[in-house]
Amino acid sequence: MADLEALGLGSAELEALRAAAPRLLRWFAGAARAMPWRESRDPYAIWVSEVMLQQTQVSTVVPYYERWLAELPDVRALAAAEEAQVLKLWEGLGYYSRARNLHRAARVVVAEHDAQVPRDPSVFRQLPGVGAYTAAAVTSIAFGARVAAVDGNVRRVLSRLVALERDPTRARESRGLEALAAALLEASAGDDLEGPSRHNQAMMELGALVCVPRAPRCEQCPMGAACLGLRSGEPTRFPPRKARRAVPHHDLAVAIALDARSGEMLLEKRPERGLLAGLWDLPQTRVDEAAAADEAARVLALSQLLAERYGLRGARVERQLTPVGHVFTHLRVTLHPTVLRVSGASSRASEGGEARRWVSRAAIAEHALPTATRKVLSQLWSAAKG
DNA sequence: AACGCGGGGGT
DNA sequence: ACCCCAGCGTT
Repeated sequence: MADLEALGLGSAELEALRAAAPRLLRWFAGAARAMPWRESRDPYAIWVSEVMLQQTQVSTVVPYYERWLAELPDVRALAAAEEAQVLKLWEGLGYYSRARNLHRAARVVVAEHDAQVPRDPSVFRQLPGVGAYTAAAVTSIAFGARVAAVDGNVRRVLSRLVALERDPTRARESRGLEALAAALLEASAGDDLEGPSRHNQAMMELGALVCVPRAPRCEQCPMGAACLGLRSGEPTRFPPRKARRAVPHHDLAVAIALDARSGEMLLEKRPERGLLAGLWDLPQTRVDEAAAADEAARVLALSQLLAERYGLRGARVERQLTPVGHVFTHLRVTLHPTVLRVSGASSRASEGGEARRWVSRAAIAEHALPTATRKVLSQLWSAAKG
């Protein structure tokens, strides 16, 4: 393997790592946590779990997984579902393109693979939302495919095992770690059909329980004897941390626009691409920092928004809610909500088609809304008012 | 190769 | 209030 050379590994060190790999499986047999998807051999269920587990921790995923499988128990059910139901089931999990891609992929599987989840990793890899990691994880766990699954946890474990000084996500180092992962899988998986599944899950479990980012429990590690990071005395130096960029901050004026007669609330569907794509949300507009701090300026901005975009004039301000902060990976947002009464029934007709709706309080629960907007609404409804 | 994309846990 | 975590698609 030429790719292995990127890791600067001596042959004796590589042999020691191969020799330690079987100990990983014995450790996993005793340390594996119980998870609902580990009870299943259903490739669809395993696929759903792996997509949910991208960027999301196990404890967060469990209730979503169980609800999803109860409502959409197989790939045909998912393919037949409306996107609105798919997004509602995903509401609060984040990275909503994961759900939209899973939905599209299910339709491809039904249309082009006779509703059978592809067993070949390179075929599975072609589906929307499926990259190298997910293809390897699902096909190894569900079908015994002999491919190593390298996620962020595994990348950290491997980086420490070889005391990698360079960024493990760079192309050359990434190929090196993939090659090492493949070598370890061959050394531990044996000929057993379950071998690749157990090995891949063991590596991920090791990263989650022992080889954790901040304070690794090296004394518990089954690979410790062969770990160059541990031998260096400072395992947490590997992999090197990347410098983070400053996160910008946006202020948004948000309209809780209530119909004066019915009390229904105006919702708008967000664009099909970009942040929180396809979710329903309150009308909102970005304001500068000065306007954010000035109630009259926010009301003016919202009045203009309601008039120009929704044809609603003569909105009456009812009250201001407390600003709500929300943090995304790449953006901090402060929502400044204003409750308004509008008597726009005449202009309510089908303007904007399916892009906007007047919705009763009960019906709002059926829509998929961003978490930050849920925070605003829970404030609205918490204070003895409807 | 760089960037966009949510939300939650630990300290 | 600050730190950290992360796979895939797009550009």
